[in-house]
Amino acid sequence: MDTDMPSDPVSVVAWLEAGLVADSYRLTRARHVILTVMATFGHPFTSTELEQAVADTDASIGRASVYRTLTLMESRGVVEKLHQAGIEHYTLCLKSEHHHHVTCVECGRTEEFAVKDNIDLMSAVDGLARRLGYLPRSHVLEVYGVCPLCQESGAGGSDAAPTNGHGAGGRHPLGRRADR
Amino acid sequence: MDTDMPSDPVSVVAWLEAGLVADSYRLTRARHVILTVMATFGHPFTSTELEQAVADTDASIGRASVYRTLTLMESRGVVEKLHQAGIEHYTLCLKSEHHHHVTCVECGRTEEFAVKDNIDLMSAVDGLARRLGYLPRSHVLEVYGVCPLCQESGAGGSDAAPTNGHGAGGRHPLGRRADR
DNA sequence: GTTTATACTGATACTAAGTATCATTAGGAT
DNA sequence: ATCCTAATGATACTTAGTATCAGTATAAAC
Repeated sequence: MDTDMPSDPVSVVAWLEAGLVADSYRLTRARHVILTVMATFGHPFTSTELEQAVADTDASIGRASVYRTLTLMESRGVVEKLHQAGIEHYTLCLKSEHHHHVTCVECGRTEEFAVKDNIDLMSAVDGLARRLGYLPRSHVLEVYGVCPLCQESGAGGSDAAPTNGHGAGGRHPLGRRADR
Repeated sequence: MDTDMPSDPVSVVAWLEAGLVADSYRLTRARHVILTVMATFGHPFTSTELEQAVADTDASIGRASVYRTLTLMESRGVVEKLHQAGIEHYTLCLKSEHHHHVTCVECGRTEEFAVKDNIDLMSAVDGLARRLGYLPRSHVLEVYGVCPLCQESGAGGSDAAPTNGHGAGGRHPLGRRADR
């Protein structure tokens, strides 16, 4: 849990704002509030949750600015979209290098992992593309599982299923559909 | 390009409809048209494209049925969402086993690859989760690259970039942003 | 400290994507 | 041929996100 990346909201915001200043974006009150709210979430959030939380913090900030800031941060690679269970979530990325996220399906918390620390994964993906004759360009990878803490507290280990690329909707067990 | 999976629209539709019948869904005209349109696309499509193409084929079919059928097929695991470049695309899945997709960034065509044919990839993902202390549950993996055909025809190989999990939006090269 | 140019803002109206409702229709079992 | 009800089309609605634009406040210049 205690990684080497900055995790307290205040310094995260400072880091984000330093980046904006470095690229000569203005430091506005709206941005400060929105970034603070984003940094305070300890887990992925939906745009609606962000909108709500910002409104709760400072009702004078407009909807549009929330989306503008979200989009800006996304374009700067400092926020990323996750696609868990069909719902779009956003999450802050504190690593600047090539990385992906593991999300806990119980508590919703995310962790980043640098790809460079997982050479086998990197080469597996590239190797796969090449084996199919493709020139690899990019990829999307998101891993979902039960985090160490949730394994301890809950009975998280009980219904573990094998890793499966498909979403929740499965085939009907008896070849007959569940009636509504 | 000539894989072992069924690829002509007619037999794909037959296969999809057989699945519906097996699970005691009704075989309706609307579903037939929508599935045929889906099978005729040789590449991922957006919901809007589907809606449009269905309307062009048979104007009497309602918008709602398009979405209903799309959602139904998705819940049956026979259609999947892709997240390329922030735009949601849907694609037919003809493999019933655990698989993922490679999409050509030039022509947009997708190919499926069975995970069981890529043990190293499978174990790399699971190994990664476990190394972080997570109990692996599921994952999302999409690979993008230039397909063999596009490499031949175009100068697809020229601006090849290293595989990178991030989207298109990059840092500003000189630390200064591009002005509008 | 004052001025100035303009990036950014909030309000609002809008589009786009998808869902809920409901009376009507048609699929398929009997 | 009949009947039950899953599925449909039309329509209204919600939700997510974007465009517009006059006004404001930031940061640089003076």
